[in-house]
Amino acid sequence: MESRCENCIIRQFNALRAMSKDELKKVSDSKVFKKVKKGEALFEEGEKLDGVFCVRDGVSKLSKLSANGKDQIVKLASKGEVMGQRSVIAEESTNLSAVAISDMEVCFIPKEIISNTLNTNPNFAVEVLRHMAHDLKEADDVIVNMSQKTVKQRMAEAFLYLKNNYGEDGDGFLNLTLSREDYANVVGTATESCIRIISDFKKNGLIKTSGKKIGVMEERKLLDLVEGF
Amino acid sequence: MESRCENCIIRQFNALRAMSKDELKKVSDSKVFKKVKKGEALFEEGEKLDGVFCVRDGVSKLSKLSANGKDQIVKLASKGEVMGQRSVIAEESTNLSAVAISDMEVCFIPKEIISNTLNTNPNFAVEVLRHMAHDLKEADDVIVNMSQKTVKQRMAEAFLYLKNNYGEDGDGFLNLTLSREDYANVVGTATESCIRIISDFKKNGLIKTSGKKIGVMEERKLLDLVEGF
DNA sequence: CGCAAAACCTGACAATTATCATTTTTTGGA
DNA sequence: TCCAAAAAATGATAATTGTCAGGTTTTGCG
Repeated sequence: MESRCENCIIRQFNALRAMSKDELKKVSDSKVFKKVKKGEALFEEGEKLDGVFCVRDGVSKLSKLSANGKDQIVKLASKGEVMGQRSVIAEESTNLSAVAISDMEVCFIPKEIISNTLNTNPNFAVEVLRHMAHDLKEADDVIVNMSQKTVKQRMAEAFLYLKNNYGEDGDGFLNLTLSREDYANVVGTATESCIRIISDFKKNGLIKTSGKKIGVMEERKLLDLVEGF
Repeated sequence: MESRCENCIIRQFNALRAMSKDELKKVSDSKVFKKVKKGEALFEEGEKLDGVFCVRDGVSKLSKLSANGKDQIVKLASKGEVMGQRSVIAEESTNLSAVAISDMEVCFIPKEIISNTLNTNPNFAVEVLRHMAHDLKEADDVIVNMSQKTVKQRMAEAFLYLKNNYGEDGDGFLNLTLSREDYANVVGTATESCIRIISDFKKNGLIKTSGKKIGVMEERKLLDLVEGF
């Protein structure tokens, strides 16, 4: 299970690839490997993080609790992504909670190493910056979607997103299975509305379901829906 | 009007403060001072930017057009803020348009200088990173507000935001005047709905209006509204 | 100044979405 | 295996918000 960062392929997908051999060695020596069970929290909103989490396997939801008690899922983080960097960089407590939505394997990397490397290796800093710039763009897109698209459109988009990013199994069901409530929290709607739309899509042959599993049947039609026909 | 970046106070508010004397000199030598009239665009969605804009005076809206023809204002940028950095860093075309909502004075800084400095001065890179981290957090907050708060709550929030960030004049009206349509695009609603809420707030004494100008009367009550009582 | 265009406002109505109440199904231990 | 708890589903209804179709006021410009 455990291994050296120097040899870890995951690293290729995130900013750690801009680290030098030496820096990676240090990371590897101080990192802590962790298994996290589905449903367990990696960290909670408001906590002070003393490091970042590099996801080796599994998926986590990053969400924020709102005043009315619902929580909004802002992002899904999976293999290769680093969680908690925003908080470590800004030296503030996190604005988001991270909860595993499948069993996970993560490496915890103490913040000192991250900030030291940021301060001395511009390549690394720029690489992190690039990733953050990408996240920011995505966040802007989410804002526009939230305010301009209907719940139905956002649901359709969510299914397509999951299919494109996590793929499907042999039977055509999405690899990543979310509860109806999680879907509602991604899309920003009530669980009941979410369920109704799933029923509707199913009735119209756009998707299929089997228990909690959902499969995309008519990608084209879902796309048309997202685009507004 | 024109002056040297080394002496510019504006710089204290953004990442340029982490530049060395030498770097600032280079910036100053290649920067281009520009006046932008209210309503004019600094750049349009999809454009490739060959530099960033440092705002010396005035305010710009950063917005994104959605499929249905409305545009969503994602952020207001004012004195001290730098626009276009996301695009320059990620080396992509902008995802946002920037249009002046008051007369502006900006300095255009060519991207080469920015990226050179990023690659050689880790302090600067980290400072930019910090600012971007802050923007990202704010974007997350906007997402949550969009999905969890009612239009009325978001309107109330908008007035408080403008009061706190841009202040009010001697008569208690907000210094920054937005059109009803701009308010609607900030809040993510239809212009008519926006106008109705303004009328409603006015009727209930929460705000006052005089032409396009709006003044906050009952800050406390607006706050209560935002919090959900 | 005068006038056309733009911005603002209002009403009536329709569509979307949330809420509450209840039933059915699924799931994960004891 | 069985049972309680959780999750999913559905109906009825209310609240929120958008749309369309007019008005009125304000603004900028020849």
